[in-house]
Amino acid sequence: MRPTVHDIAAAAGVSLATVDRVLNRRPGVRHVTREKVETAIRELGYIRDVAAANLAKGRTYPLVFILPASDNSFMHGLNGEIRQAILRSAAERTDIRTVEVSAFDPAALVAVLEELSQEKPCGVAMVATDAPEVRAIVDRLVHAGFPIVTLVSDLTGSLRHHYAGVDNIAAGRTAARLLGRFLGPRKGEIAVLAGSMLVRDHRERLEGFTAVMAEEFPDLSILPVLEGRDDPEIAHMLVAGALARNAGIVGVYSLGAGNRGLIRALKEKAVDRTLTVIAHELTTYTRAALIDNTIDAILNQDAGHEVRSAIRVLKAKADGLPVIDAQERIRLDIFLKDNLP
Amino acid sequence: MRPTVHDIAAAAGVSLATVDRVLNRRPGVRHVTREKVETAIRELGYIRDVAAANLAKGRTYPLVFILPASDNSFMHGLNGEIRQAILRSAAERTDIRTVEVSAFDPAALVAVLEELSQEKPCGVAMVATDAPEVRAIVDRLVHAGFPIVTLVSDLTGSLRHHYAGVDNIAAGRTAARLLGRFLGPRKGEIAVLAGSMLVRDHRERLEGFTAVMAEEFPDLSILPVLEGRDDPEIAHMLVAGALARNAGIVGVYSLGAGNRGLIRALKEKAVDRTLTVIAHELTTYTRAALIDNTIDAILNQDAGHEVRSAIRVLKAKADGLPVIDAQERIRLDIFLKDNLP
DNA sequence: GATTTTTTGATTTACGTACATCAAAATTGG
DNA sequence: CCAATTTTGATGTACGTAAATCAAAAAATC
Repeated sequence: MRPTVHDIAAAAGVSLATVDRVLNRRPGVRHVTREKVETAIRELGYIRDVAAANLAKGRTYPLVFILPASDNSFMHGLNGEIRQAILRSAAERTDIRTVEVSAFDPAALVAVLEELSQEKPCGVAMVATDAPEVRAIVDRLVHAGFPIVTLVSDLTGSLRHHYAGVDNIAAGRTAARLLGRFLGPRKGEIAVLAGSMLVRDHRERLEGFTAVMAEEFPDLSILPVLEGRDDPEIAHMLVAGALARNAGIVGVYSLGAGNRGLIRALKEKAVDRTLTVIAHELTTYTRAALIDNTIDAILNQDAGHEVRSAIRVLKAKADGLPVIDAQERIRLDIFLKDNLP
Repeated sequence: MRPTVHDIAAAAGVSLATVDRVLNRRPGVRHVTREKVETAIRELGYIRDVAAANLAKGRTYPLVFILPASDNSFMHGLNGEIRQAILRSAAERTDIRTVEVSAFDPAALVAVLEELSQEKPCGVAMVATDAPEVRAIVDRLVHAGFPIVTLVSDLTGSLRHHYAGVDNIAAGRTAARLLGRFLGPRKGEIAVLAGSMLVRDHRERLEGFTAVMAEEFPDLSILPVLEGRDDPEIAHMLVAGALARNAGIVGVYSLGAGNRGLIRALKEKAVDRTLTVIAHELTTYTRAALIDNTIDAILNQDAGHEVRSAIRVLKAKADGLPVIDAQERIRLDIFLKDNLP
């Protein structure tokens, strides 16, 4: 039978009240007594029953998700997953709120974080915008004891407790290798469609992509990046234009959103040529395109996993509990038409 | 505030005891009264506080994992993950035991299941051996109220509650497409190394593999399957032999274990030729081979995820709680050297 | 040694549920 | 309508922890 506070009190030769004081870092315990209790805890292998503790405390976990107000499939999906999590709130003792903040706007994000620090959520998950002032306030909040995890887009160099998202450099590298290997001995040019080079994830994907391309596939050259602002219309225009202008294009890497436009452009222009296409994010559109061979592979991050992982990590940090790293690692999904979920 | 049993009692105009009788299906409640209580439960949206209930019941979850006594990296890894889970037992209220049963031996498996049904575990996770008698006893146990999940290897057509493993047909199909696409226009022969055609997972992988090969890559022909019994020595011998005999081999698909032998054979024989190789299961050996380009891609199932998922599902089934399907879906990991964890 | 301060003990209530007991009420059968 | 039976209520204890109160003991200060 697992030891309880009573067993510790008995083993340490102190009262229940003292054990409680030690466990919950309440004042009024002499150093030697505290040591005795801690020894007993260690020797008996006592583990606090978190369920019982939460019950006694009536604890809930007020969590805040900060999301950019972007209108694309991925963010919609992410929002949906958060709503799902809210439905599970009762069972998980969470109390989740989302805050929208204008995209790519560090000042707005800082303002929201500033505000949040007044009310006392027990954790914050945020899609980070990469800027020094954001890093600064995140570090301040972490120092003040707020658990913070970044979601989808990281804030490297900051003190955030965890990043619930994929390694975007690895994603770009993987895309490059897939594209290079799929093209085999073919030579030619590669068009890259991104959302915006202001977004860290996109920059990182591109960085990984160009690195592997340069190292391993010298016969393929990368054309100047098309910035589609994650907008289907713009993406369509840019890709259609590039394909019309440049007959040497043999592959396309779409590392952002707006794939609806990309797919339309591919179907219009590419009936006569065989393009190899790698895109990010599994949506109804990209899924259909993968199945009809318009797209050859989709790299994906599972928004549901990211949200659930962020919640688990925030709860664990709030309780000072360890995290199972392997469980919380968000994997890069590679989908071919054969392993679609 | 979330409603409690007290609120239901008040709302239904009955006593706490009656609510308790309804909630825990105890006898002695008139039909009309039961209806009243159930209405109140529904209207207030009452959800039993599982943590409090488990505390009151002193509930633990005795779980049994039935594993084949196979001596390969994957099974060792699986065992390791179960040991990790056992270390978390205290926090998760589980009480996990593993039982080894001789591999590919339906009778032995049936005997173990028969025995288990005497002691009353609240859940069983098993690496299934695919046989009618196993299906029969699984169905019987499920009918008797035992939660059962299959692990790694499924038992299709049985009533098991859940399968914590990858879709092996999809895995085989994915391997075929990767191999076909990587080889591009090259023609030639493909060697397939399996463990044993008696194992369902291996049969399924092969089935998916040959299907896509036939449909989409008619220039590649599949040689008769080499059955290495998941043994590195045998695998080495078989692959070395095949490569020596057949100069037309351009690709290898290793769908089972024993990759240590495969890798050795590849390094000995294939310095002069460019083989494209797809293997299953990420181990220290396959990882190293992926990095040094001996292997081109690794398909993997994450044993840790499988074990944790099996435990979550069994607990949920034991409590009659719903399962988050998307969370419990075990994904096929595709690793290139760029996205290794 | 007396006083103040700090530390410790003893005890109680609470969280939400499970489960048992006994008495009271309602229903059923004759 | 009475007795037997079923249904319901009232109440208490337990699970393991948190948190509070007040008294008692020990230590520090003068």
